[in-house]
Amino acid sequence: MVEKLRRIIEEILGRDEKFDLESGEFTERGHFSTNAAFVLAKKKGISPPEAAEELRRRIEIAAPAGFISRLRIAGPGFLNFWLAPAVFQAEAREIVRLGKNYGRVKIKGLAGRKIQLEFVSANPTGPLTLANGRGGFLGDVLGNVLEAAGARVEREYYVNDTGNQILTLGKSILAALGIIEHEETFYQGDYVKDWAERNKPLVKKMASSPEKLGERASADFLKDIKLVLKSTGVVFDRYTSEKKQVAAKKLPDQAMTLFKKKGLVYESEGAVWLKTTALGDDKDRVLVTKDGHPTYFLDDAGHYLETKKRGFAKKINILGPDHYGYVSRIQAAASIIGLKESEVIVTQAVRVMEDGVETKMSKRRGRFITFDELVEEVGPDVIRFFFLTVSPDTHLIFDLELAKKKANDNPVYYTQYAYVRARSVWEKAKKERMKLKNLKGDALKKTLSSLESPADRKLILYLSRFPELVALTAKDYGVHRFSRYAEELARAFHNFYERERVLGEPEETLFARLYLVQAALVVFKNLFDLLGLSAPEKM
RNA sequence: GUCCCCGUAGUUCAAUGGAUAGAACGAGAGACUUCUAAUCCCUUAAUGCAGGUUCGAUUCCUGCCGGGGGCACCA
Repeated sequence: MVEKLRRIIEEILGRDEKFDLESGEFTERGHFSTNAAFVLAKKKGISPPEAAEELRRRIEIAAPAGFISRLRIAGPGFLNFWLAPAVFQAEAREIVRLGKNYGRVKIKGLAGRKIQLEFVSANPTGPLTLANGRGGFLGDVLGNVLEAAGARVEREYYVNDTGNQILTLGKSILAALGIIEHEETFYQGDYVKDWAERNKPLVKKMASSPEKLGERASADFLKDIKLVLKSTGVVFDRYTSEKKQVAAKKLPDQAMTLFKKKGLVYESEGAVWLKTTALGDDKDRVLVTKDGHPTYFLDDAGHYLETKKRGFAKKINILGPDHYGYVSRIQAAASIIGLKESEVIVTQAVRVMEDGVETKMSKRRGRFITFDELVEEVGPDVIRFFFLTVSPDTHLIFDLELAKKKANDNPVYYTQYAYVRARSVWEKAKKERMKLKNLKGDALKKTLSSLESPADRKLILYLSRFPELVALTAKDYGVHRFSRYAEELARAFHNFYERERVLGEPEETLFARLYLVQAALVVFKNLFDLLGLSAPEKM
């Protein structure tokens, strides 16, 4: 119902003018309010009150009869709208009619568009870090949102399964068994030692080729990574192997050729450099070391080229905090390669807090807490929700104490409990549902007209926000909006549940409210799907 | 030193340049013979400092002060 109002104002203001249209509650500011008059005032060079007056006149003419029940100018030029009860009731019908598709919107510039979304992409040299997990959830939900907006999204995990770090992993394993001497740069988590112990005979056999050994181990680590991701509902369409799909296909070489063609390659101090400073980087970057090894950066350029060659004009890459310094160089490469729209999102670090103190190390093993350990401790829904409640720009402090609470204080359960309550009413009303199903057209309309209590309409108002939030998030990627919305929606439902009864009410009211419960179930389900949360039937 | 992110109730976080800055946890008070009280209702308290742009700044710009991260011929 917001959309209709938005379109009316858009028509008057002009398509490209930006304005706010906020949904409020049932206060003196109306169900919705807009600052559109300020925009009009600026455009026409008139005062905001004058503009507001003009806008009101034109909106009243443009709006369909019976849509707006009240329209008021407030403050320095805000317009407050009250929508007629019938509009709320119609929205409830729209939700039920669209079902799974409620919240699927067509966004210009996204609908039908092929987008590659790369995330996690952690090196398979050990378990996932918390930051990896954060990127995983962000990517997963962002992918859902972009798809809801009509885009065709490929979720890609780029696997660095070759090169220096794989060699180092192989050597680290040998060192763990004392076959070679330990060095500073080696990986030394318990997982290295564990793997080495479990595969002792193999390690001994492969002692002379550490690189092959590293590959072998990393394949195992990747398997574990995939398992953990799967257990948290993070899935990928494609695991792109650096070795097989990029290096073996000479894509880094092709990228190099491209760079040379643009005249941006030069040699200095025995190494080959790319002049990324020409594209906004703060220093030039090495493509080939003086020993003749291609750098990770060159391989990554090859990877970007591969993406482009497979028909993507848009790529979004989610990186962890350790890759901050990498952004401008990869953007420079993307630009040279001709990947038209390349975006990079960098997530900030994750820290775990318990009882007011930061727990840096895992208690059981003397190293950083890994993603799988935290998943095991609090469960996939909780970690997902907590990670997604905060903007990626802020350092995330994970409140382990709160996360472990199974009950009242935990916002995840609060949200799911609202769904469970709705479910419970719905299940109990088996007989009534049959009759409800037969209500159609005017009869249904008449029945729904008894949805007029504040709690009824407040619930519909919150339900109706969902599509607009999808549209907004597809543009600004602020997926944390949904966790917060989930809590608000749950609140609206709990409120409805406490104030109004469904079962046992007179027929008219019963059917109307049951219908509203159905609408709520639709939005909750769609929202949970989008967020990747489970929708429990019982708690 | 330089680049990036952050600085908002006691704490953890919200707020596409908009009106009276929202939640959660914490603290305090109240509500179950009724569809699951894992709930609802009420109270409490905040924009680091100094300028600037604007009808309007938590938001944009400059400087300062704090916290985190990046600055490899590693990935």
